[in-house]
Amino acid sequence: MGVALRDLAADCRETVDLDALSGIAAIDAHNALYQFLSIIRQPDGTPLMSADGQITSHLTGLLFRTANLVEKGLRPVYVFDGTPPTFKQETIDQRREVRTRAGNAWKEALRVGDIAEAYKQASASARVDASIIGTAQELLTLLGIPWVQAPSEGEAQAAYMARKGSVRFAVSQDYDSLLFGSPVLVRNLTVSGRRKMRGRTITVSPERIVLDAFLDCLGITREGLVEIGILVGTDYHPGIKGVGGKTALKLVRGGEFESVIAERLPEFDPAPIKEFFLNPPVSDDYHLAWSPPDTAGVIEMLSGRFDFSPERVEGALEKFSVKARQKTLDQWF
DNA sequence: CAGACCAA
DNA sequence: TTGGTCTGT
Repeated sequence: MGVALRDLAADCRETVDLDALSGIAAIDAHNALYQFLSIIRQPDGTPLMSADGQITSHLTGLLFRTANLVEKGLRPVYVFDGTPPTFKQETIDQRREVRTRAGNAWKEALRVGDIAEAYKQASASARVDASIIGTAQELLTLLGIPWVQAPSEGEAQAAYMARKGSVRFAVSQDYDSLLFGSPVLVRNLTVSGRRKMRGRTITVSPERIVLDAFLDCLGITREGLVEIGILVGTDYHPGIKGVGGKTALKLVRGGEFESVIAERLPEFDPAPIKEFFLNPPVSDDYHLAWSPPDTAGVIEMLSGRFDFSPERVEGALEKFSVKARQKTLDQWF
Protein backbone atom coordinates (compact mmCIF):
# COMPACT_ATOMS: atom_id res chain seq x y z
CA MET A 1 0.00 0.00 0.00
CA GLY A 2 2.88 2.31 0.84
CA VAL A 3 4.17 2.76 -2.68
CA ALA A 4 0.78 2.98 -4.32
CA LEU A 5 -0.51 5.63 -1.94
CA ARG A 6 2.70 7.61 -2.24
CA ASP A 7 1.99 7.95 -5.95
CA LEU A 8 -1.52 9.20 -5.27
CA ALA A 9 -0.29 11.57 -2.58
CA ALA A 10 2.28 13.17 -4.88
CA ASP A 11 0.01 16.10 -5.81
CA CYS A 12 -2.00 16.20 -2.58
CA ARG A 13 0.60 16.89 0.08
CA GLU A 14 2.74 19.77 1.27
CA THR A 15 6.30 19.88 2.47
CA VAL A 16 6.76 21.87 5.64
CA ASP A 17 9.68 23.25 7.57
CA LEU A 18 10.25 21.51 10.86
CA ASP A 19 10.16 24.89 12.61
CA ALA A 20 6.62 25.41 11.31
CA LEU A 21 5.38 22.37 13.20
CA SER A 22 4.32 22.69 16.83
CA GLY A 23 2.09 20.98 19.33
CA ILE A 24 1.72 17.36 20.32
CA ALA A 25 2.90 14.70 17.88
CA ALA A 26 1.69 11.09 18.21
CA ILE A 27 4.57 9.03 16.88
CA ASP A 28 4.13 5.49 15.57
CA ALA A 29 6.68 3.86 17.89
CA HIS A 30 7.06 0.64 15.96
CA ASN A 31 7.69 2.54 12.75
CA ALA A 32 10.33 4.76 14.39
CA LEU A 33 12.08 1.88 16.16
CA TYR A 34 12.15 -0.21 13.01
CA GLN A 35 13.75 2.64 11.09
CA PHE A 36 16.40 3.14 13.74
CA LEU A 37 17.15 -0.58 13.88
CA SER A 38 17.42 -0.99 10.15
CA ILE A 39 19.48 2.14 9.44
CA ILE A 40 21.74 2.79 12.45
CA ARG A 41 24.38 0.19 11.73
CA GLN A 42 28.02 -0.16 10.90
CA PRO A 43 28.88 -0.42 7.20
CA ASP A 44 28.97 -4.23 7.41
CA GLY A 45 25.49 -4.28 8.90
CA THR A 46 26.40 -4.85 12.54
CA PRO A 47 24.03 -2.82 14.74
CA LEU A 48 25.34 -0.63 17.54
CA MET A 49 25.72 -2.83 20.62
CA SER A 50 26.84 -2.61 24.21
CA ALA A 51 29.95 -4.56 25.21
CA ASP A 52 27.75 -7.44 26.35
CA GLY A 53 25.99 -7.65 23.01
CA GLN A 54 22.68 -5.87 23.58
CA ILE A 55 21.45 -3.91 20.55
CA THR A 56 21.43 -0.14 21.13
CA SER A 57 20.71 1.31 17.67
CA HIS A 58 17.12 2.08 18.63
CA LEU A 59 18.17 3.81 21.87
CA THR A 60 20.62 6.06 20.01
CA GLY A 61 17.96 7.01 17.49
CA LEU A 62 15.26 7.53 20.09
CA LEU A 63 17.45 9.69 22.34
CA PHE A 64 18.74 12.07 19.68
CA ARG A 65 15.55 12.38 17.66
CA THR A 66 13.39 12.95 20.72
CA ALA A 67 15.89 15.53 22.01
CA ASN A 68 15.69 17.39 18.71
CA LEU A 69 11.90 17.35 18.52
CA VAL A 70 11.64 18.63 22.09
CA GLU A 71 14.18 21.35 21.39
CA LYS A 72 12.10 22.43 18.40
CA GLY A 73 9.12 22.91 20.72
CA LEU A 74 7.23 19.77 19.71
CA ARG A 75 5.78 17.50 22.36
CA PRO A 76 6.15 13.89 21.27
CA VAL A 77 4.10 10.97 22.55
CA TYR A 78 5.06 7.51 21.33
CA VAL A 79 2.26 5.05 20.56
CA PHE A 80 3.09 1.34 20.83
CA ASP A 81 1.29 -1.51 19.10
CA GLY A 82 -0.94 -3.89 21.02
CA THR A 83 -2.46 -7.14 19.78
CA PRO A 84 -2.73 -7.24 16.00
CA PRO A 85 -6.02 -8.35 14.40
CA THR A 86 -6.17 -12.03 13.52
CA PHE A 87 -6.28 -11.30 9.79
CA LYS A 88 -2.80 -9.77 10.01
CA GLN A 89 -1.24 -13.12 10.91
CA GLU A 90 -0.33 -14.15 7.37
CA THR A 91 1.52 -10.87 6.81
CA ILE A 92 3.31 -11.23 10.15
CA ASP A 93 4.44 -14.75 9.25
CA GLN A 94 5.60 -13.62 5.80
CA ARG A 95 7.63 -10.79 7.26
CA ARG A 96 9.30 -13.09 9.76
CA GLU A 97 10.24 -15.37 6.88
CA VAL A 98 11.68 -12.45 4.91
CA ARG A 99 13.73 -11.32 7.95
CA THR A 100 15.09 -14.82 8.49
CA ARG A 101 16.13 -15.09 4.87
CA ALA A 102 17.77 -11.66 5.04
CA GLY A 103 19.64 -12.71 8.19
CA ASN A 104 21.10 -15.68 6.32
CA ALA A 105 21.91 -13.54 3.27
CA TRP A 106 23.69 -11.10 5.61
CA LYS A 107 25.96 -13.88 6.91
CA GLU A 108 26.63 -15.08 3.38
CA ALA A 109 27.49 -11.54 2.18
CA LEU A 110 29.93 -11.17 5.07
CA ARG A 111 31.48 -14.50 4.18
CA VAL A 112 32.14 -13.44 0.59
CA GLY A 113 33.16 -9.93 1.70
CA ASP A 114 30.36 -7.98 -0.03
CA ILE A 115 29.98 -5.14 2.49
CA ALA A 116 27.26 -3.21 0.68
CA GLU A 117 25.15 -6.34 0.32
CA ALA A 118 25.81 -7.20 3.96
CA TYR A 119 24.47 -3.82 5.08
CA LYS A 120 21.39 -4.16 2.86
CA GLN A 121 20.55 -7.64 4.12
CA ALA A 122 21.25 -6.71 7.74
CA SER A 123 18.80 -3.81 7.40
CA ALA A 124 16.15 -6.15 6.04
CA SER A 125 16.72 -8.54 8.94
CA ALA A 126 15.93 -5.90 11.60
CA ARG A 127 13.30 -7.00 14.09
CA VAL A 128 11.44 -4.99 16.75
CA ASP A 129 11.31 -7.59 19.52
CA ALA A 130 10.21 -7.46 23.15
CA SER A 131 13.59 -6.32 24.47
CA ILE A 132 13.73 -3.50 21.90
CA ILE A 133 10.27 -2.34 22.95
CA GLY A 134 11.02 -2.73 26.65
CA THR A 135 14.24 -0.72 26.58
CA ALA A 136 12.63 1.95 24.39
CA GLN A 137 9.78 2.37 26.87
CA GLU A 138 12.23 2.44 29.77
CA LEU A 139 14.23 5.22 28.10
CA LEU A 140 11.14 7.27 27.26
CA THR A 141 9.97 7.07 30.85
CA LEU A 142 13.37 8.30 32.09
CA LEU A 143 13.27 11.09 29.49
CA GLY A 144 9.90 12.26 30.84
CA ILE A 145 8.24 11.56 27.48
CA PRO A 146 4.80 9.91 27.59
CA TRP A 147 4.05 6.72 25.71
CA VAL A 148 0.74 5.04 25.08
CA GLN A 149 -0.06 1.36 24.78
CA ALA A 150 -2.56 0.84 21.97
CA PRO A 151 -5.04 -2.02 22.36
CA SER A 152 -4.45 -3.00 18.73
CA GLU A 153 -2.63 -1.12 15.98
CA GLY A 154 -0.58 1.89 17.08
CA GLU A 155 -1.50 3.83 13.95
CA ALA A 156 -5.18 3.38 14.76
CA GLN A 157 -4.66 4.67 18.30
CA ALA A 158 -2.60 7.65 17.06
CA ALA A 159 -5.33 8.48 14.55
CA TYR A 160 -7.98 8.30 17.26
CA MET A 161 -5.98 10.63 19.51
CA ALA A 162 -5.57 13.09 16.66
CA ARG A 163 -9.27 12.94 15.82
CA LYS A 164 -10.15 13.61 19.45
CA GLY A 165 -7.81 16.57 19.55
CA SER A 166 -5.48 15.01 22.13
CA VAL A 167 -2.63 15.43 19.65
CA ARG A 168 -2.16 17.69 16.65
CA PHE A 169 -0.95 15.08 14.19
CA ALA A 170 0.18 11.50 13.70
CA VAL A 171 3.76 10.73 12.70
CA SER A 172 4.69 7.71 10.59
CA GLN A 173 6.28 6.83 7.29
CA ASP A 174 3.24 4.67 6.54
CA TYR A 175 -0.08 6.03 5.27
CA ASP A 176 -2.25 3.79 7.42
CA SER A 177 -3.10 6.49 9.94
CA LEU A 178 -4.96 8.33 7.17
CA LEU A 179 -7.08 5.23 6.52
CA PHE A 180 -7.63 5.07 10.27
CA GLY A 181 -8.92 8.64 10.06
CA SER A 182 -6.12 10.83 11.38
CA PRO A 183 -6.89 14.42 10.30
CA VAL A 184 -3.18 15.09 9.74
CA LEU A 185 -0.22 12.81 9.01
CA VAL A 186 3.40 14.00 9.05
CA ARG A 187 6.04 11.91 7.31
CA ASN A 188 9.83 12.38 7.36
CA LEU A 189 9.75 14.06 10.76
CA THR A 190 13.52 14.43 11.14
CA VAL A 191 15.79 17.32 11.97
CA SER A 192 18.77 16.86 9.73
CA GLY A 193 17.02 16.52 6.39
CA ARG A 194 19.89 14.59 4.89
CA ARG A 195 19.20 11.16 3.55
CA LYS A 196 21.30 8.81 1.50
CA MET A 197 19.57 7.77 -1.70
CA ARG A 198 21.45 5.57 -4.17
CA GLY A 199 24.78 6.80 -2.94
CA ARG A 200 23.85 10.48 -3.12
CA THR A 201 22.77 12.64 -0.21
CA ILE A 202 19.51 14.45 -0.77
CA THR A 203 17.52 16.75 1.46
CA VAL A 204 14.21 15.48 2.76
CA SER A 205 11.74 17.85 4.42
CA PRO A 206 8.86 16.84 6.63
CA GLU A 207 5.76 16.18 4.57
CA ARG A 208 2.28 16.98 5.83
CA ILE A 209 -0.85 15.35 4.50
CA VAL A 210 -4.16 16.81 5.65
CA LEU A 211 -6.84 14.14 5.34
CA ASP A 212 -9.70 16.36 4.17
CA ALA A 213 -7.53 18.08 1.56
CA PHE A 214 -6.14 14.72 0.48
CA LEU A 215 -9.63 13.27 -0.01
CA ASP A 216 -10.83 16.40 -1.85
CA CYS A 217 -7.74 16.26 -4.04
CA LEU A 218 -8.52 12.68 -5.03
CA GLY A 219 -12.29 13.19 -5.14
CA ILE A 220 -13.06 10.37 -2.74
CA THR A 221 -14.34 9.79 0.79
CA ARG A 222 -12.43 8.18 3.65
CA GLU A 223 -14.28 4.96 2.93
CA GLY A 224 -13.10 5.25 -0.65
CA LEU A 225 -9.53 5.66 0.58
CA VAL A 226 -9.91 2.49 2.60
CA GLU A 227 -11.22 0.74 -0.51
CA ILE A 228 -8.17 1.91 -2.46
CA GLY A 229 -5.97 0.52 0.29
CA ILE A 230 -7.72 -2.84 0.14
CA LEU A 231 -7.41 -3.00 -3.67
CA VAL A 232 -3.68 -2.22 -3.73
CA GLY A 233 -2.96 -4.26 -0.61
CA THR A 234 -2.67 -3.58 3.11
CA ASP A 235 -1.01 -5.21 6.12
CA TYR A 236 -4.13 -7.36 6.27
CA HIS A 237 -4.47 -8.61 2.71
CA PRO A 238 -2.23 -8.55 -0.39
CA GLY A 239 -4.92 -6.90 -2.54
CA ILE A 240 -5.41 -7.49 -6.26
CA LYS A 241 -2.31 -8.33 -8.24
CA GLY A 242 -1.52 -5.71 -10.84
CA VAL A 243 -3.77 -3.04 -9.34
CA GLY A 244 -1.82 0.04 -8.28
CA GLY A 245 -2.83 3.44 -7.02
CA LYS A 246 -4.04 4.88 -10.31
CA THR A 247 -6.21 1.89 -11.21
CA ALA A 248 -7.58 1.59 -7.69
CA LEU A 249 -8.56 5.27 -7.67
CA LYS A 250 -10.39 4.90 -10.96
CA LEU A 251 -12.23 1.79 -9.76
CA VAL A 252 -13.25 3.35 -6.46
CA ARG A 253 -14.40 6.60 -8.05
CA GLY A 254 -16.47 4.58 -10.46
CA GLY A 255 -18.11 2.71 -7.59
CA GLU A 256 -16.67 -0.58 -8.82
CA PHE A 257 -14.99 -1.69 -5.57
CA GLU A 258 -17.46 -4.43 -4.68
CA SER A 259 -17.83 -5.72 -8.23
CA VAL A 260 -14.11 -5.90 -8.97
CA ILE A 261 -13.49 -7.71 -5.66
CA ALA A 262 -16.29 -10.16 -6.46
CA GLU A 263 -14.84 -10.75 -9.90
CA ARG A 264 -11.13 -10.97 -9.11
CA LEU A 265 -11.19 -12.30 -5.53
CA PRO A 266 -14.46 -14.22 -5.15
CA GLU A 267 -13.29 -15.94 -1.95
CA PHE A 268 -12.28 -12.68 -0.24
CA ASP A 269 -14.65 -10.76 2.03
CA PRO A 270 -13.23 -7.25 2.47
CA ALA A 271 -15.89 -6.21 4.99
CA PRO A 272 -13.94 -7.05 8.19
CA ILE A 273 -10.88 -5.14 6.95
CA LYS A 274 -12.98 -2.19 5.89
CA GLU A 275 -14.64 -2.18 9.29
CA PHE A 276 -11.26 -2.44 11.01
CA PHE A 277 -9.94 0.68 9.27
CA LEU A 278 -13.13 2.67 9.80
CA ASN A 279 -13.75 1.60 13.40
CA PRO A 280 -10.60 0.08 14.91
CA PRO A 281 -10.10 -0.92 18.55
CA VAL A 282 -8.79 2.16 20.39
CA SER A 283 -8.51 3.25 23.98
CA ASP A 284 -9.20 6.36 26.07
CA ASP A 285 -6.98 4.97 28.80
CA TYR A 286 -4.04 7.31 28.36
CA HIS A 287 -2.69 10.35 30.11
CA LEU A 288 -0.29 12.69 28.34
CA ALA A 289 2.21 14.43 30.61
CA TRP A 290 5.74 15.63 29.92
CA SER A 291 8.26 16.06 32.69
CA PRO A 292 11.94 17.02 32.83
CA PRO A 293 14.23 14.08 32.18
CA ASP A 294 15.66 12.04 35.03
CA THR A 295 19.21 12.99 34.06
CA ALA A 296 20.95 10.64 36.48
CA GLY A 297 18.61 7.82 35.54
CA VAL A 298 19.20 8.25 31.80
CA ILE A 299 22.98 8.30 32.24
CA GLU A 300 22.78 5.31 34.56
CA MET A 301 20.83 3.40 31.94
CA LEU A 302 22.59 4.44 28.73
CA SER A 303 26.16 4.86 30.00
CA GLY A 304 26.00 2.40 32.89
CA ARG A 305 24.27 -0.49 31.15
CA PHE A 306 24.65 0.21 27.44
CA ASP A 307 28.10 1.85 27.22
CA PHE A 308 26.99 5.20 25.76
CA SER A 309 29.45 8.06 26.09
CA PRO A 310 28.26 10.14 29.08
CA GLU A 311 29.25 13.35 27.26
CA ARG A 312 27.06 12.55 24.29
CA VAL A 313 24.12 11.63 26.51
CA GLU A 314 24.48 14.80 28.56
CA GLY A 315 24.61 16.86 25.38
CA ALA A 316 21.32 15.37 24.22
CA LEU A 317 19.71 15.83 27.63
CA GLU A 318 20.51 19.55 27.59
CA LYS A 319 18.10 19.95 24.71
CA PHE A 320 15.23 18.81 26.92
CA SER A 321 15.38 21.53 29.55
CA VAL A 322 17.44 24.65 29.00
CA LYS A 323 17.07 25.37 25.33
CA ALA A 324 13.51 24.13 25.14
CA ARG A 325 12.42 26.60 27.77
CA GLN A 326 14.33 29.42 26.10
CA LYS A 327 12.84 28.74 22.73
CA THR A 328 9.19 28.37 23.50
CA LEU A 329 7.18 31.23 24.92
CA ASP A 330 4.36 29.14 26.28
CA GLN A 331 4.92 27.07 29.37
CA TRP A 332 6.23 23.73 28.36
CA PHE A 333 6.17 21.51 31.37
C1' DC B 1 19.43 8.40 11.85
C1' DA B 2 22.20 11.90 14.04
C1' DG B 3 26.57 14.06 15.69
C1' DA B 4 31.37 15.52 15.04
C1' DC B 5 34.68 17.13 12.20
C1' DC B 6 36.67 18.96 8.04
C1' DA B 7 36.92 21.14 3.35
C1' DA B 8 35.42 24.15 -0.08
C1' DT C 1 26.58 27.82 5.08
C1' DT C 2 26.73 23.51 2.51
C1' DG C 3 28.32 18.98 1.56
C1' DG C 4 31.32 14.85 2.41
C1' DT C 5 33.18 11.28 5.48
C1' DC C 6 33.57 8.92 9.59
C1' DT C 7 31.62 7.24 13.87
C1' DG C 8 28.30 6.07 17.47
C1' DT C 9 27.74 0.99 20.87
